[in-house]
Amino acid sequence: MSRSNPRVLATLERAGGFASAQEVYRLMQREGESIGLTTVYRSLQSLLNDKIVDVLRREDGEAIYRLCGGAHHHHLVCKGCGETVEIEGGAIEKWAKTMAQEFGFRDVGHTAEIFGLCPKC
Amino acid sequence: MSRSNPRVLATLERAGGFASAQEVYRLMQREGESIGLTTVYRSLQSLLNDKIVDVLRREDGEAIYRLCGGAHHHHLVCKGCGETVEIEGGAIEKWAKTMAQEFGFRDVGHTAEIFGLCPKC
DNA sequence: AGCACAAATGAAAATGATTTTCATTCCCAT
DNA sequence: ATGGGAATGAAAATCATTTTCATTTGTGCT
Ligand SMILES: [Zn+2]
Ligand SMILES: [Zn+2]
Ligand SMILES: [Zn+2]
Ligand SMILES: [Zn+2]
Repeated sequence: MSRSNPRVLATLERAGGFASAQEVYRLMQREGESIGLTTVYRSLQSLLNDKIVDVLRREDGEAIYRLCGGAHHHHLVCKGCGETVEIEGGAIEKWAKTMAQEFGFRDVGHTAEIFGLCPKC
Repeated sequence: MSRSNPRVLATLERAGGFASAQEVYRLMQREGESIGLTTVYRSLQSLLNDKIVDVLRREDGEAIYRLCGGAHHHHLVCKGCGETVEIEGGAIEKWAKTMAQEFGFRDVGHTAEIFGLCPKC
C-alpha cells in the first residue's frame, strides 16, 4: 500500500471535511494543484485504512470521505450545506446490543446517521 | 414511469427477499426466465417508488433491494447468509429527535442498521 | 556526484453497475 | 383489424472506481 499524499488531506479539510474522491480531485484541479485522480483515490483509501477519515455513501452510491475522530461515533448531517456534527450515540449502542441479543446475533456492528436541515439552511 | 414486471418481484421473493439488480437478473437467467437487464432495473425502481421494496447499499456501493413492510422500521442483517429481521426502533426514533432538536436541525430523517452473524452462521 | 532500488505517481485501459436511447413488440380500446 | 400508448430489451453511453504499467522521484550508499 502507499502513503497518503498530504495535499489530499489538506484539500479534504478545505472542502469542509466532507467530499467524494471526484470532488477532491476537481477541487485540486481548480486550484491549480497538479495531481492524478489515481493518487487521490489511493490517498483516500490510505486515510481510510489509518482511520483518519470515515466513508459513507451518497444516495446514488458515490463514496464520500469525511475527516473524523477515531473513536466510534455517529453523525448529524445537513442535507443543504453538508455541515456535519459528530454526535454521541449511547442510545444506539444500547439498542444495537439489545436487539442483537434478542435475536441471537453475534459479532455485531451498526450504522446510524441522521439527516436534516441545519439552522442556517 | 413503467409498472413493475411481476416476475421480478417473484424472483426477489424467491431470493430470500434480498438481492441486487444484477443478482435478480442472473437468478432469472439461471432459471430459464427470459428477461432483459433493463427491465429488472426498471421494475426494481418502480417497486421502490411504490415502497414495496427498500434499498440499501453494500459496502462496495452496489444497491440491494429488499422486500419490506411499508411502515418505518430498521433491520438486523446477517453478514453470513443475508437473513434479515425487521426490528422496531423506538429508541432510535427518540434519539434522532433529541439530537436534531439539540442542534437545531429541522426536517430530519435517519438510517440505522445492525450487522452481525445470525445464530445459524 | 553517481548509482541502485524502492516507493509514489499518473495516464490510459479495464471493470462493473446503472442509465439512456431507440427500435421493436405487446396490449387494449375503438 | 388497427392505431397508439406502454413495455421490452439490445446496445451504447455514463460514471465511479480499480488495475496496469511505464515513468518519475526520493533516499541511502559509495
Ligand atoms: Zn446546512
Ligand atoms: Zn454506535
Ligand atoms: Zn446467517
Ligand atoms: Zn427509525
